[in-house]
Amino acid sequence: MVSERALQVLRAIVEDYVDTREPVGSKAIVERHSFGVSAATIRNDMAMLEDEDLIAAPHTSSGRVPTDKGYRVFVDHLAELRPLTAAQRSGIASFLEAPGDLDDVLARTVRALTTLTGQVAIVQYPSFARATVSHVELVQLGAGRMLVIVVTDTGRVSQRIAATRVDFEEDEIALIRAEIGSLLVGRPVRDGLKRIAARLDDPGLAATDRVAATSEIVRVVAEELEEFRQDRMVMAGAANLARRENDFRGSLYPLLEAIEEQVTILRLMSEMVADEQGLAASIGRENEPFGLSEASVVISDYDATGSRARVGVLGPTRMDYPTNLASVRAVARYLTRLLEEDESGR
Amino acid sequence: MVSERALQVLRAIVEDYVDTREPVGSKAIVERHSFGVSAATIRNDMAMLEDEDLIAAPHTSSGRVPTDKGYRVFVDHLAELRPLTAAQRSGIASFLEAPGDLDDVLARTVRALTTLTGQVAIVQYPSFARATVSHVELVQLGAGRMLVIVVTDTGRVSQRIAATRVDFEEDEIALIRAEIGSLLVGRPVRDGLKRIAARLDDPGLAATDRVAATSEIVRVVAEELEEFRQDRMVMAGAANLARRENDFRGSLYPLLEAIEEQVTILRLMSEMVADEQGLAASIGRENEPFGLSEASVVISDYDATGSRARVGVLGPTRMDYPTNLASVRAVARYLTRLLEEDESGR
DNA sequence: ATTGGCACTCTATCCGTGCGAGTGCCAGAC
DNA sequence: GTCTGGCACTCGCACGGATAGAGTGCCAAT
Repeated sequence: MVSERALQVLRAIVEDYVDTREPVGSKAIVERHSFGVSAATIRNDMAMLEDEDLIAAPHTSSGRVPTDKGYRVFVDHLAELRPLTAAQRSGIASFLEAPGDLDDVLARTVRALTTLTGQVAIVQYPSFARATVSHVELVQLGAGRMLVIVVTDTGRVSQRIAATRVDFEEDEIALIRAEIGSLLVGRPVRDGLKRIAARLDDPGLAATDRVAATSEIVRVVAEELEEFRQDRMVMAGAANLARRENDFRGSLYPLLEAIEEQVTILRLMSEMVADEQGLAASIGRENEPFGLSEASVVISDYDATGSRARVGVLGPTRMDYPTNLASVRAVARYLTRLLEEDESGR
Repeated sequence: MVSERALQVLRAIVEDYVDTREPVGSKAIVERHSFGVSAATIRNDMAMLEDEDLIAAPHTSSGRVPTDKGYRVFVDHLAELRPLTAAQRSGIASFLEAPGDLDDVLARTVRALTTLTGQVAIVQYPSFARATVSHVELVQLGAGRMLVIVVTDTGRVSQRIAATRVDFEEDEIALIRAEIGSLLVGRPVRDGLKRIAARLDDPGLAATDRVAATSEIVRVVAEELEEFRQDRMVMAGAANLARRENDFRGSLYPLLEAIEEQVTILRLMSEMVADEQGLAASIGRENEPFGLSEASVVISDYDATGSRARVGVLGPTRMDYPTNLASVRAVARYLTRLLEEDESGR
């Protein structure tokens, strides 16, 4: 069992260590914080904390450093979100309020978050789960190419070129479009994929005799639906990892690779369990299954057109959790508001 | 003046240093290469090379290391491209030959190049300079949104949502499309921008009375044209910089930032002057104006639908130039062939 | 439960030393 | 003139020992 004061000592250790990057000793604590007790008392508390594996000593006679478990207790029980300054708030607001479509907004969001936190910022695209197809459009480009466009009600647009190798008449195009549309429009993306797959297996249905060309178009539509199903994200500030290089024992390579791959990070972010405020942190070794055991991720849920996604930052385990939690939450709230306005005020 | 043998000594130094990352001494040279002369003779040659500032000593009594100028002479006069192995060639071929549109092809290209070289790979999109607009399409999404699509003859597609706030009738849309089309289709992108700007200044021309909504659409088209004008690139393998961390004196931060910004690297790549083979290298301090004085860039031109662009790799100055030059050239050739096939064989 | 005191441990730093790699130069051979 | 062997010399670096300093752990007293 750890006493209340011991927890405050833990908080002091975490804060000072994040601040100075130096292991913190009992003397430094009584100097920088006003506990009203002597260093020896603090030492007793520290011994308890060490028994509980909340802090550890890099070597026998040095200050203590928080363990991953220590950080965990800190964010769960000790951290108060550090509210943003007025300047920061108005910064976010002015940065985000410019007009633009979903891509623009998310791109600006991720940049705002990285300047705010100095960490790698990540914004997940709203999930496909509840998205439905709202439009399918075919545009003939000539020379045997057809531009195939699929739009969802969440504002995601996918466009891709099908090499049909033949050109169609206008009315043929209208027929194909109508047929694909009837299969997809108004339906959830995931159902659409099934329906299209069935259509692919039965090319005889074609409303035109250009069977090969038509199924090429259908195949491309299927590809686009598949793309919608996959989670996407935008990321910014990867260079910040290099500024914090010393906080990583090993090379930056695995981290940079995970960032480039995206899929690992998307999985990690998706599997985190948010609290009632929509916030969550995943700390150090907790990320071991993802090969990111020296990093922490802080996320917040946001709402977009009925579907829900996440914004977050990635950085070294030794990060300023109160600030990052507050920043992530603030940005998520702005984003939610912005996307809701967008939805209604039109 | 440097003798012919001195140049061969330079080659040996560059090759060994790139290989081992150790400063190379006269004795090591006579051991690893068969010059048929003694170490003392090599030392005389090395003294000459040092006078010419082609090699330098990290400290008085250690082996020598190529200077940037030394690498330059190596690349210009001594390097023979190291031909790819059959396995590598067929690897590129199988990797690239899958079907897909321009985005797909370039994305695969950049990945092929990064696995081939182990460096950061960059592929410039074909330039807008000679591209012409081939299609303008409007798709009404409902709820006051209009999807605005612009396509060029080089296969680049841009799509963006205009918040018109009102919905149009079908025939209104057709009119607007026709009007914008008549301004742009078949004309170079850069001219289009001027024409659209003129149109923006004179909204009275609108073929419909929904003036505000119409000019919103036109504004979005202008944005898309502007986007075409800007050079674009795809990049892969940034994590490789972390593997070569030791080759950079300072932090990786400026490099990673330049990669994220893209614009610096695009300018650098554009300003390089290729030889008659379409190859070029920019070495170390030569990149000082771009803040990349510890890095080298190797590029090759490629042709795409009449316009020309570049593929390249970025890495530490101490890189394997023969291999990288050969890889970049091979990939550029495959890419040229692929895009030409694509153009004609349809 | 808290405190002051004290012995102890470990690290980081400095200094001196020796070693070895590698150079630079010279005098002689070809 | 070019090449070569030889040799003195220069440094960087690794090693060992000594020292200072930070910080702990424990204990006896309050």
